[in-house]
Amino acid sequence: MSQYALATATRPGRPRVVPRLANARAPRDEILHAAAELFVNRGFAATSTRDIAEKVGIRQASPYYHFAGKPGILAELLELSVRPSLEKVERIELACPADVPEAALDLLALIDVEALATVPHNLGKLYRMPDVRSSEVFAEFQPALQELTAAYGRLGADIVSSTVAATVSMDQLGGLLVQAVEAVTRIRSRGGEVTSVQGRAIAATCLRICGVPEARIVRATVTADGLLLRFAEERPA
Amino acid sequence: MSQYALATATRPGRPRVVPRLANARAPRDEILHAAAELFVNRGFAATSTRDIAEKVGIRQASPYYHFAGKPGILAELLELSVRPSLEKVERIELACPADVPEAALDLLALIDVEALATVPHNLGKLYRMPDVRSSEVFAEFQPALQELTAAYGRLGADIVSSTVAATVSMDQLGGLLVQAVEAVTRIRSRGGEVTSVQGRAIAATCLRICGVPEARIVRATVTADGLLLRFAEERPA
DNA sequence: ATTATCTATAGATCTATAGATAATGC
DNA sequence: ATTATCTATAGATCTATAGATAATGC
Repeated sequence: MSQYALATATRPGRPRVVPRLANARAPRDEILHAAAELFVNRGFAATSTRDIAEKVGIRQASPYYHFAGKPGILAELLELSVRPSLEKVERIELACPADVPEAALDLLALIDVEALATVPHNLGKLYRMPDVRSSEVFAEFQPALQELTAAYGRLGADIVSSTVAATVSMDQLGGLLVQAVEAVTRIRSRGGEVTSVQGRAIAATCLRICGVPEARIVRATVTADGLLLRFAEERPA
Repeated sequence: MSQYALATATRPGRPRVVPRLANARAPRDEILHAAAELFVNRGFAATSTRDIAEKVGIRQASPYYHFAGKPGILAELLELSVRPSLEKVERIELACPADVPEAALDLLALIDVEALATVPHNLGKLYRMPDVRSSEVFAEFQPALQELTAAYGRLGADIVSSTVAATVSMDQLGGLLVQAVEAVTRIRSRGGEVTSVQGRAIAATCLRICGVPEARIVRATVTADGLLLRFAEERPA
């Protein structure tokens, strides 16, 4: 669902009941977008294949040409929203200078905030929806999500203060940090804009959760900001 | 769904296929509990009337004797989890001494945390589920929820620092505070215990969100703790 | 010929009602 | 007689497949 994929120069096939717009996305992407919006705003189980098709302007059965039904669509949406983050984790752990260990977590948080802030239709919410979590396709993605949480846990564990270490167990830490970053999806739900100032605030919150003193947070922020350009995709204005 | 309602001395009716336990709750409550667990953990739309009945040990059609179907059950669960909080709001606003204005918000947060921490099956999650929010019955409860958010907004607005007032608009403030309190449902989702220490931490977070300086937070905490006994139900050990 | 749709429909599932029935209470 | 269940089932909805068809590309 690359956000800007337009109608590919593909063979058109039989015309739709509701004609396609000239500047529409590729048919597959149209379906993904419609489904994403409905899944996030009405729920996965509450959305029928007919709902999706109607939103696109095609017949109920037509999406089956492109996808293996609702589960197939969900699988692709989950894939699209978890893979990019996961791919960056490794590069981040390598790129961060050993003398500013806090920068790694700060950078990961910044990048994830950016991803959650720009993914279409606030798709980051999918992972928290009970009907999604109890679906069969979700099971495939659970390992990937756990790996991401584990990465937060590792980077956090590297820098926790002794006071925090005494209070919060290390297998909780990753989850706590992920949750802090997911504040982005809640801001978007409320219709809020997620500015880069807010992104930095959320990243700083992650360091505070680990008990990093403010002076080091400032230093980490500067380092992470410097590294950010290497990782960030271009963000649409 | 009073958590301890046992089998009332009611006439039993035709026996179930799966016999009832001697110490079971009243039939109505059995259904509410089963539904609550399924709605929260699998989703509202993803749960069928058959799922609910099976969990109780009765036939698919039997719940209809007690409720107007799934929407009727949902309505009752929403009612049960919003009314108590709402009833307390007014009393709180009256009970708080004018010389410690921060105590009111602190107390409201403390009481709500307690409610969210003890409600069966983490029911507080219902309000955030898209299939619930787009259901027809939810519309009835939206005003009540908005009133609760508005109460947070009022109590917050009374005490915001000028710095915070400059950053966050007053109609966002209530939502921000509610969200801070709802951290409880996320802790419970992760299987965490919500201790009274955590409750106080969340209440203090609410004051920090409003920009209240630490010294005043300490004072508010003491005042609110003193008032808490008048409001809190007995909490099961 | 290939593609992307369409129409039609079978089968599964879900909801909700009507009416029967197995207990108890009076 | 009353209550709380049961059985049976109609009707709605949903999923997913088979096969037809209307366009374009070669």
